[in-house]
Amino acid sequence: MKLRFAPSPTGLLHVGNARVALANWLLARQKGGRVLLRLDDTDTARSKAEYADALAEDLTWLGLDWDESFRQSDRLALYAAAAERLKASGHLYPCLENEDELKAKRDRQLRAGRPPIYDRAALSMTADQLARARANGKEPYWRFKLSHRSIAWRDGVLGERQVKLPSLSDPVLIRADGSPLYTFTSVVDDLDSGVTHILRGEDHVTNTGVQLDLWEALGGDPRALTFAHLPLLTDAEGGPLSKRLGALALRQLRRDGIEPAALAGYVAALGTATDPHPAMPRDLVPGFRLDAISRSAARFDPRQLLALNRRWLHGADFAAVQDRLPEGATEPFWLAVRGNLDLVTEAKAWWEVVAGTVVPPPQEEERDFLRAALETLPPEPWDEATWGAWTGALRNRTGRKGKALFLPLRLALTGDEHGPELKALLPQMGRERALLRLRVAAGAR
RNA sequence: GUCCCCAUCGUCUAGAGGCCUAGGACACCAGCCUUUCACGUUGGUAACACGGGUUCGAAUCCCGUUGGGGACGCCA
Repeated sequence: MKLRFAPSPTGLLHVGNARVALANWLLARQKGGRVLLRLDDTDTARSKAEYADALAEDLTWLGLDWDESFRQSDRLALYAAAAERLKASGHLYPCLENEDELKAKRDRQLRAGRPPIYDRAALSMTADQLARARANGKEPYWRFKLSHRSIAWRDGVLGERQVKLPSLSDPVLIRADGSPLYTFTSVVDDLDSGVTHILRGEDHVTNTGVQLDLWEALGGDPRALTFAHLPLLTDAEGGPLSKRLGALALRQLRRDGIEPAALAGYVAALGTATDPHPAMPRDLVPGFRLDAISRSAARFDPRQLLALNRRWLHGADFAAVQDRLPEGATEPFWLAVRGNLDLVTEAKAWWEVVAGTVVPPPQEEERDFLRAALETLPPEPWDEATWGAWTGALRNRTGRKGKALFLPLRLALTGDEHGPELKALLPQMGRERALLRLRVAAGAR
């Protein structure tokens, strides 16, 4: 058993890609299959090395790995050889129309209310015409002649599906400059690398029909292949995800403070009745089931993702987040604030509270109370008992209790009405900071 | 435009003719707990897109409408 994840390095990985990659990985790891990471970089104009690097990095961040990897641009000889075989068997035919002519043809068909399918005009081109074009320096591009039949398969997610080949254009496999196209390289590689399970997005179902036809033309046994297509994700409003891709790039989510366990857990449960929980891919392996995935498109809801992220954070060990915390942040600090965070990135603000500078808002009407607080502030050393001792003394002196007692203190000390327990925060910020802030809040100077 | 697919609470879904006064999780709201927030806990709001059939009986089957997604590239 071998599965492959085959992104093209033409942009950053987004949540839709992550879902497909994760599903491939989970299925492979669950059934003891191998994972191939294949870079579909035949579009040389759009492919970039930096995206290839980013891709590997993002997959690793998500907690995925792979057993083998190659890029298609390194295997051009393989595709050329396969093309020769197809030409020899009469499956590949040369065409001369340029892109403008093809576009005009399609527009004409569309206007006539017909599907824009290639009319196979080039099939009736004579050897003489071709020779003349070549003599004039015009090289042909090559199309694969589709069979006149329907291709059917039992899809792992969608159930029984079929594609009617006669209603499709013969796909271009080789450009006029000789470079191979995705439809072709994908099949050649699947055949050559021994892929057994193809798990990809639903936008590929027509490709599956075409590629199965091509697979057979190249001598492949269609029974050796199992297909499953995941319904595409939509955005939170139910619209195409493509509009939000920038915000939903793994890079961006990571930068925003989203944890890989939150993303993996969410995306693995999306489209199923399983209750999502934050977990890294390796912990999701036992529970993964392809046939549990719904046939309808699921919405990617950032709020749900955030809820999972929050849940993960609240139980996260210091060691698990240390590298994303502000310089110098300590374990007691983390334990004190983690319960108040939705995103790790929010820890920064609390680190300012205990180790940096906070300018509290002035509380003129609380001036007397804050002065009393200043006077009763215990000497250091401080520990977790200090807050209780201090507020106890203050209560005795001012007669205040409850909110009236601690809210002005919280506001003065942290600049905010809400936050982590002051019992833990106070000793971490230290007497110096506390004094300064109380004075500022009281309006002194 | 043509073809394909999909359609249950805000979100993900359970539901395969009577078990449904439609269940769960998350989100949301409220109470309790907590000297704030969060956690926890208790409760609540909230859905079968619409119209026709079939049937004793339909969320479940059929047809249509509407809505959404996808495919139709010398992109992948």
